[in-house]
Order: sequence, then structure tokens, then C-alpha cells
Amino acid sequence: MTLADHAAPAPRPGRRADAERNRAAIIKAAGEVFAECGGGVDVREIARRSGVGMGTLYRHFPTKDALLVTVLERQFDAWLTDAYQWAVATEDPWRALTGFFEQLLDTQAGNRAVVESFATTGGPSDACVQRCYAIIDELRTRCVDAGVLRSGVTTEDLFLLSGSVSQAVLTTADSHPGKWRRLLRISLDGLSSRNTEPLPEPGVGTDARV
Amino acid sequence: MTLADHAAPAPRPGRRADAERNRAAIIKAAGEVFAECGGGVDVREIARRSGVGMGTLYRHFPTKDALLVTVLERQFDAWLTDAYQWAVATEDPWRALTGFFEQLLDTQAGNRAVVESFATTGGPSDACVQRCYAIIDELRTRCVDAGVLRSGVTTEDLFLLSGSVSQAVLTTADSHPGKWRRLLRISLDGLSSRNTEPLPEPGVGTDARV
DNA sequence: GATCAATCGGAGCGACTGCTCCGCCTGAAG
DNA sequence: CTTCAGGCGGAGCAGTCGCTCCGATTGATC
Repeated sequence: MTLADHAAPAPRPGRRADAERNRAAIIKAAGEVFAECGGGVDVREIARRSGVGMGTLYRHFPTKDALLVTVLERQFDAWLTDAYQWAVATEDPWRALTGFFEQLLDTQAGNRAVVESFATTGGPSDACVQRCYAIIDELRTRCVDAGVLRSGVTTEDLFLLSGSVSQAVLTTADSHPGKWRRLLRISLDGLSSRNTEPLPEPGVGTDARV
Repeated sequence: MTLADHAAPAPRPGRRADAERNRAAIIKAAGEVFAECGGGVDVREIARRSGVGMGTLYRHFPTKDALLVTVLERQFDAWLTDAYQWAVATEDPWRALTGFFEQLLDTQAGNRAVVESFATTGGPSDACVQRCYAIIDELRTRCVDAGVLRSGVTTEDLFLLSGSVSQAVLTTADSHPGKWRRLLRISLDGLSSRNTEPLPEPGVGTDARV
């Protein structure tokens, strides 16, 4: 997997060589196992797959959840970076935005734990979510300036949209791989400025706000 | 596993009065508890809430999953019927379709277990899903005949769309209730016949980004 | 009221899982 | 090589959860 190259961990000084090796093995194995089985897997499976004992695993990560967050953060951050770099290199603002989402969802397609994290905690981690928000906001602003985005669409709308489609990505992964692209396209087309009706305000008002 | 294994029969004749009362109490309590906490709750909590012992609960339902399916089926079926009756009474095909989805999602909003069921097993039960499919297909056909629906949109697309937005309904329920309506509107507007670009076919490669 | 089969309740069993404890091992410093 | 602190492994602890077992109870029938 190419995403491993992206962010090198911070090798703490004064740690023994075998400890460093084991830590890397744990992160790698956990990444695979969580992606396959979701965050609910038995920790023993991760220990087994990384060729390490339970004691070793729990010295490096105080808790199963800490390991999960570490792994999720790394993976998602790498994808985010890839998709973002592609998007900034794309001139057409609309294609940059839509392509960003498609690329991001594409990489998530096979990762149970990442998709789960959107449903349960709203994202892999607060830091990831904030970074994602910042990127989406940049791409959104470009679209707004170009006048191709429906008025009233917020960054939060876009983030939520991505999270909800990611659910469909996972549920159709086995039976109909790729079918989620239709959903994404439909939703994204609803974001086009050709849709002029105002979006409903979550408050109480029934009125139009543009 | 066929539906018959899960579906609990209607009030059987020769059952004692207290047994019938307990059965009803179990279903009622289970409906509330599953809705609040999701399908992962401890069965003991359901027994407690319904004022019944574990033995009683397990005489009426062979398995926790059977109870869950029974409850989910009842609830979802009721909502489906309501939303459908509203839709058939609505003349405008587009409003019938969009209103149907909004109404259905609205009732699901507070029910963890039902939303979960879409993410895990694709729906409350096979029978429910089929019935839902049939209804959606009818509403879809009306829209197609009226020429208001984007060409190429399948019943499956609509079902998947509903399931994915339902996820957003749950994740935003606590923090931003009602925000999902914006998402739904966006997605539904992408279904309008004013969007003329063909939808990507699954099975073919990923040239959709252009 | 007497009878008894259907029903009830909840302690407890077995399986699973996150995490810890502790005796053994080993990399690296002198 | 010797030394030993830091690292290692995995058996086991404690808590949870689905489900069962069986003695006590109770509704229906006569």
C-alpha cells in the first residue's frame, strides 16, 4: 500500500531497535485488520497478525481505542493529502470539488473502520475532521467564486454529504462495487448552481434565505 | 434464514392471558430500548424494562435477533404504510416521491436500531426491503411518466440514497436536528430531470471524474 | 377448592474481550 | 563477556452478554 510512505512516524529517541520494529509492525497489522473487520475486532487478532504479544501491544498503545485512532488518523490523513493535492492541481473548480470527493470516497471504499468512524464519532479524529473541513471550505470557496455552486451550501453540508455517501460505499462494497458513484453523482449534481431553490433552514423558518 | 424463522406469529389461540400480556410488554419495551440504544443493548435491559424475567423473554422469542427483527419489522412497516398512504394521496408525482422520503426519514430520525439495520443488513428485514422497493418503484414510475425524473435513475438508486441519508439523520440527531433535510433536498434535486448528464454505470471503469 | 400444565423469574453457565501481571529475554553500554 | 533496564509474551483476571435450567407460581378447567 502506497499510503504508508506518506507520513513517517516520529521515532522516539532512546527506544530500543526491536521496540521500534514492533511498533511499526503493530501499526501496519492494525491498519489492515481494522480496515477488513472494523473497529470491533479482537485485539488478539491484531497482536497475532503483527507477530507480537499482548503485553508488547499494550506498552505501545495504552488502549485499544488509542491504537484505533492512531491508525485511522494516519490512513485518512494520507488519503486527504492525496485528494487535496489532486484537487489544487485541477483548474476547473467544479471538477476539483467533485473529483476530491470521488477520490476520497474511493480510497475509503474498502476500509470498514474509517467509514464506521464517521457514523459513530463523526470522523477518524477531531484533527482529521478539522483538516477535512478546511480543505472542503477552500474548494467550496473556489466554486462559489466561480458561481458554479448552489447558493446557501455550507461546508458542513458538504462534509455531511461525504459522510453519508461513505456509508453507501461500505454497504454496497460486496454486492455492487462502484454503485456508490451513481449516488455521489446524483448528490453532487444537486449541489450545482442550476438548482436555484433555497435549501431548508434547520431552524424553524419556512422562508427562503439565499 | 427465511423470514418465517424470525417473524413471530400473531396472537396464537390457546395461549394464557398473562403470556399474551407479557408478550405485548416485551415487544413494546424492546421497541423503545432498541430505538434509544441500538441493537447492541443488553437483553437484560429489555427484560427489566418490560417487567419480565429472562426465561419469559426467551420463551416468546428464540433469540435476541428474532426479537430485534420482529420489532424492527413492525415499526418500519407502520412508517412505510403511513408514508405510502400520504404519497398516493398526493397528486404531484415529484412531491409524492420527495415527500415520501422526507416523511420516512423523519420517523426514522430517532430510531437507532432501524438506521443501523440499513448499514449492517441492508434493511430491517427482507420483506420490509421488498415492500419498500415496490413502493419506491411505483412512485418512481409516476415521476418517469410525468417526465420529472432524471433518466437512468433506478429504484435501487433511490433506495440506497434513502439509506445513506438515514445515516446522516442519526449522526446529526443530537447536535443538529433537522440538518439532514438539507442533505436530502440536495440529493433529491440531483434526481431532477433538469440534470441531463448520464449517471455512471457501475461495472465500467472509473472515467466518471470528467 | 383442587389439579396441573403452562408460564414465570433470575441465578448461573459458557463464550468473548479489553486489559494486566509477571517471569523470561535481549539489545546495548561498559 | 558481563550486566541489567527496558522490552517481551501470553496466561489469566474481570466484566459483559447471549442464552439455559429448573424450582416456584399461576391461570384455566372441572
